[in-house]
Amino acid sequence: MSSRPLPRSVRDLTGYELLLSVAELGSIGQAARRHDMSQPAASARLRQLEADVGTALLERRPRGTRLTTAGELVASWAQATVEAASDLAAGITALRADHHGHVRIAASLTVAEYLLPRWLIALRAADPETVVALDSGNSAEVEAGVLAGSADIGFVEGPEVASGLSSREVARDELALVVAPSHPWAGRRRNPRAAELAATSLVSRERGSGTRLALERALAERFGLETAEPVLEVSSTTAIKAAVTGGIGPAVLSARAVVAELAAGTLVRLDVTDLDLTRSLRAVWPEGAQPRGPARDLLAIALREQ
Amino acid sequence: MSSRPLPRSVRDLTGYELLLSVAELGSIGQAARRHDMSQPAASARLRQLEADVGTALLERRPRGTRLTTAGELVASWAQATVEAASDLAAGITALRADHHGHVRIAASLTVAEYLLPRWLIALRAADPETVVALDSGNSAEVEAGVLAGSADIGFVEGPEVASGLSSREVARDELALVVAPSHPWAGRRRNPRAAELAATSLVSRERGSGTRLALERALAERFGLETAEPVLEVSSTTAIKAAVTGGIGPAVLSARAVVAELAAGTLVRLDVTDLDLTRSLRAVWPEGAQPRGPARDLLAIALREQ
DNA sequence: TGAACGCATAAGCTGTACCTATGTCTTCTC
DNA sequence: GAGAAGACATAGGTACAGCTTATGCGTTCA
Repeated sequence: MSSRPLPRSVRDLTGYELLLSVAELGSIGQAARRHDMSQPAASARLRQLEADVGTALLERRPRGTRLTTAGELVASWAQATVEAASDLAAGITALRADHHGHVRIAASLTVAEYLLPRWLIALRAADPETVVALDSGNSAEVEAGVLAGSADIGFVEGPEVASGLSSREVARDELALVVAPSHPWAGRRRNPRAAELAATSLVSRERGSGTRLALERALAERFGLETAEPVLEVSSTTAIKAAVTGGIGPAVLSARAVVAELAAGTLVRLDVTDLDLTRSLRAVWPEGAQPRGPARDLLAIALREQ
Repeated sequence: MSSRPLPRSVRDLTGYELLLSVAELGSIGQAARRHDMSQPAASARLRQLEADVGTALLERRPRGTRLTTAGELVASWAQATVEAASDLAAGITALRADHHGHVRIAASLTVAEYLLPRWLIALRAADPETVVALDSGNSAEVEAGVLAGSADIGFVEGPEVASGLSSREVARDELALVVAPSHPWAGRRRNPRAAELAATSLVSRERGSGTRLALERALAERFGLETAEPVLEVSSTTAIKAAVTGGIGPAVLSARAVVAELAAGTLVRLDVTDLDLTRSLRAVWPEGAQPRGPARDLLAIALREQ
């Protein structure tokens, strides 16, 4: 992980947002207006941005402003960042404890982390008035919430759901065994087998976590294997990745959690030859009470993106 | 596109970076140290973050600080954002005009936009000392640059490369026909056919752009079709998306450019029944001069991630 | 029991980024 | 060909956000 702090130049996204607006609208002044700032303020920020990058990003013409090739490039990188920030904002809005939403969603961590923000943005695109309240917990808590009527729709991990609930698969989740590049397993020709995995002390989350449970159950049910005690129990996915990278030991995490680290080569993924670690992510609702209104829209969006 | 400005709370990523560091390191003070700020400053920023979100994100214990469930959620969303910002930073660093890098890369827009930042991060992970200089242009310019020796390695679009160059496919790119959800084509049962597409005025980039050329060539070579004049010619991908969303007309863009809009439902993608719009993205280097040093590492990374 | 670690509070300062007002330039229009 | 309109830059003044240092309190461990 190490997670070097970001350089100053990308910590504030305002300049990049302006750049994107200039690309879209064709002038600095119009971009400024969209962002509720004066034209000189926008102009100054963009000039600052060009100074940071060390290259001309804008071609200022009397009839308006266009992007240079370098500007286009920066704009496209910036757009990915702004989109991610937009997901973050959507999630935060749903998380606000103070206001009660029109749709009350209960979701397990994996769904809330990796799928919900995009769904929320699509939901708002369909109807900007929709207000969402999000509550996250483990699958049992989610199911209880839906059964108790404190959530309109829930999202859980694992194939079976509590009685009294209808469900539908909206995505699949894959668990990945990861090690540091320096770990002996990373250099071996053969992948580890289930028995070896079970006998190895892993870096894991606290007992009761969804992914830890899923792994333990998979090993127990299919092989009757008891899992070894963890080398380290930590509370956050971030901390697990840091520990694995630091060489403390292997870990099993949602594959979605480690795409960036795998791409960067800071973690190495290994298949476990004889173990299937995929699981179903399911929407749940009270039996006989098909989701209505925005909850139904959300379900439709989740199914569409499957 | 519309691209609503981001809320204040997510425009500055400092607080989120701190949150991630707290998750990893287990204390606010250590996180502060990593970010070269005083402990009170970090503490204040995190408190501000909690106020923005309206929920407790941290559980402050005398022995250190851990994340609450909501904190974990925000941290995971934040990590995606910070990763995107990190890609952006990597790209910008490579773009700096002032310093000359150890590896000189020439890349076509599509590769530079969507693939290079990750490769650069992986390259730096392998050797933090590597300095990269990036130059972007169309495929012909890239090939010329590599042949002239002003770039150590190049990345181009399209199946054939200039003579005197060796090449290897490192990814495939898919062009996508997109329309606004309100466009008649979006509601139709049948997908458009190549002839219909060729007869329709599109929103496109200036003549000479890689994607525009690829489309025109595909229609001409396979069907002998001449493409209609564009309804609008604009200079940036961002502006194209805005125009399509605004109902000006359909457009053909790299599928990678529109994933977010498709997910959000602001654009609709249509298959063209009888037209294959995939193309090869290739690394190129002078014939007989296999890439060496960091250029070779870069090629290896690109191939690994294929 | 005291030292170490961790976080919060207080007070004062610095600098960044903003706004309004104005100037300059080009291009379109009549 | 002259004036108007649009677009960007410059100048001057101000406000507030965020930082640092110094200090205090609470818990845990030796």
